[in-house]
Amino acid sequence: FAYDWSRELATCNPDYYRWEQWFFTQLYEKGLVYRATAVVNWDPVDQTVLANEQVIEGCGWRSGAPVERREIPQWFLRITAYADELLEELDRMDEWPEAVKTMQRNWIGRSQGLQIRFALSDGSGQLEVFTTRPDTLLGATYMAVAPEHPLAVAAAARDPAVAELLEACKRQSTSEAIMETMEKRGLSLGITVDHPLSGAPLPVWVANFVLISYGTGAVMSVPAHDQRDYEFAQRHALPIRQVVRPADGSVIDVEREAYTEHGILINSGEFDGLDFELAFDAIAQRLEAQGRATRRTQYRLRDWLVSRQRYWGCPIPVLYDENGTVVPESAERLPVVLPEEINWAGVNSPLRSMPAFLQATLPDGRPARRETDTFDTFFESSWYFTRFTCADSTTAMVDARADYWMPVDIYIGGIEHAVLHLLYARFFHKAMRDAGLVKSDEPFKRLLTQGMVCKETYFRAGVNGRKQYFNPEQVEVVLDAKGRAVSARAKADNLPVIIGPVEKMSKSKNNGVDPQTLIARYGADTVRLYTMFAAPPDQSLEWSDSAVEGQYRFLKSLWRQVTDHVANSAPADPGGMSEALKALRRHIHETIVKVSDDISRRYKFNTAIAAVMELLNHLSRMNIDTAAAHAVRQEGLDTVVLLLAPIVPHITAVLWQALGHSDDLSVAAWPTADALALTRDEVEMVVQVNGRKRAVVSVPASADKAACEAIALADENVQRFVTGKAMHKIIVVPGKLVNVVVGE
RNA sequence: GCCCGGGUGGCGGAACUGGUAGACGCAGCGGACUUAAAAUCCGCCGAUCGCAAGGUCGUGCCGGUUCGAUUCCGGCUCCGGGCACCA
Repeated sequence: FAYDWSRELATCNPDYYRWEQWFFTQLYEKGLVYRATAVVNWDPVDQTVLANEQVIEGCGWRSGAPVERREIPQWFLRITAYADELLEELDRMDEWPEAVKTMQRNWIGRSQGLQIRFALSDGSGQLEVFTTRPDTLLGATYMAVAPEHPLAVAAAARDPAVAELLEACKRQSTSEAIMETMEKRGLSLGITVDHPLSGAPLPVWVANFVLISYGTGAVMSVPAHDQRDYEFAQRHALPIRQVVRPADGSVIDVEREAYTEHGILINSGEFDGLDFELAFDAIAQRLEAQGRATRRTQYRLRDWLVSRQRYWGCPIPVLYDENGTVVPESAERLPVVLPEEINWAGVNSPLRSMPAFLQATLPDGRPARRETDTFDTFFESSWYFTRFTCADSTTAMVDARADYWMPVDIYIGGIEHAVLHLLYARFFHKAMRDAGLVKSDEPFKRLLTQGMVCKETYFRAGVNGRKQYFNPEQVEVVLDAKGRAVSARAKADNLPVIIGPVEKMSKSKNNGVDPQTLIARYGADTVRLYTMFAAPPDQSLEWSDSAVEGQYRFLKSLWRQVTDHVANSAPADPGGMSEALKALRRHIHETIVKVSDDISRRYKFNTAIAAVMELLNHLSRMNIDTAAAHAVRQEGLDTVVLLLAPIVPHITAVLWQALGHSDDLSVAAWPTADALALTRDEVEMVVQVNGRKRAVVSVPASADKAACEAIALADENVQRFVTGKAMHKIIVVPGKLVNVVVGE
């Protein structure tokens, strides 16, 4: 395995991004690209769009001014057109971790439900809601709409209190995490709808936690059977009406908490006694017959917003004519190159005030204005791996070589990419497939999600609540007797810094640690070995270099044993295969089996290394008094070198030559276990009495169940615990364990 | 708030399909070698009772299933990741 640097590419190079501009125009032709308004965080002082990360406690990170929600036109990719395929394909992706597949399933969030139209009581129109629980329809006691919903906007014109709430909502973040955790606020709009079954009037409220972007931006509220509706009803003294009881007859109290499980309908007239499925169908049929509802599949997944109002990036290849009509750039005029001779003035993209970029002509020669938004960088990272297969292609985005290499055999990345990057990349690949560019359905056959490498953060509070982060190398940490950090100071000024939580290493938190210092001190092999030994790759890890010394010692010991071995020739006494030598050879071959499995199947490099360490410890205690012993040690050292080669390639390459091999280690064959060497005459069995370990006995490998029982019961300590007690049964797990179950 | 992980000695971790909890390593303690130090080698190293043999407790907390639970189930708690403009 090696890096083929001839395929190296940079996604900021026009030779690369011209193809995603081209592909974007292809998707536009197919209707998979559209322009629509979307809400952004707007800094009213800097007059710029902010990322969620740049909003600190509701204020812009530079200006400190309260951020506003603002709707602007932006470009979207229709990933929802692929929602079903992205979801269903997951069932066949058996080399992906379950956790990632579960996260993607939940992110796509397909649900079957009913879209119900409630008539406004004053006859002025209707209110549409989507629900996955039509069985609870008769438990609906009020309606709730998003602040951006037309009914809320209309009510604001009549009611200053509603207007004020809507104004407050305009200042809330676009981040879902913040919206979900903020104080739940709401007001009655002073209007009602008619319940489609009972005809009862239900008040319509506006609530700041109803999302305009999900479903219809309105919900029917069933406080008895939805916890959030319950909390809102409690707070605003709205009625709670139970319409479902547990199927198992257990007692619940919906005045205390919502009962959200499926159950049997009550208080629902003719639908009483039906279970979830029957009630869903019966109520859906009734409303559909009356034209008041439609069955619908709803997704949580939203279309991919690819517009960014930033300078650094790939320009979106679109022109607007004098009427503002969209005209995609023609293929022969691509790429639209991002100008690098720019004039920075203020915080906004310089493209917006750059006539040479803005003023363009349409392919037919008419004057036009150029789009100044650039692509989300996830766009670049969604297909670079496919471009690696034919990075030198100047005539096509990808060519036939892509089908030789793709899909990627194993893709390795951090778990933090479980949904966004990995879902965008899957979508992009399918879109490329449907454009005839690749044949495979999925980009990544096997996925290994690395755990994150985490590290303590250090900071001082800065202006506007924006933290000033310090790198661990700039900080002196004071530890207590147990090795816990109690305080920290910046080396530069010797003043205290705050010790923050342990978080994934990132530029924004400045908590990355460069391994170069360790490499300079111990060499690359030791650092590689240590990194592999610290934890399995899929596990998160708090970086600490305190244990690296042990790996250094291990490699020194290996070096010494090999050099000692080759410096001494074999003893004259030929000797024979003693029991001890047989046991050692068995250990050598058991280690081959273990390490091969750990590296190729389990991806547990830490236990592979531990097994090699045990073998080397065993070899170091050998007494080399015969030629046979010398030969076994040669076999053992050869094996250790071969097994470690992928992890510490430099040292092992030298030792391999030292051990007398003329071939190069990098082309040497992986060792295979000798089945004969693996055989055992005796095995150890644990003897338990009532599940507690009382002895470990040695039994012949060929012993049957009765023989194992007899040997187990003959043990002195086992006898102490079974004598005088009624023996109920004996469980024998062949080759492993005997459990004697006795009475008290 | 929602979704996904995780919590095991002083520390990193092991126990792969319900079958010996703590492999391997770090740190620590004791010893050998040395004028001394480094390096190296040997021994100890979860808590507790016991002279010992051995016993009891112990895998975040509470409860359950099982002959047997770090592993399975229910409920909590704390930590990490993601929540669509950090990438």
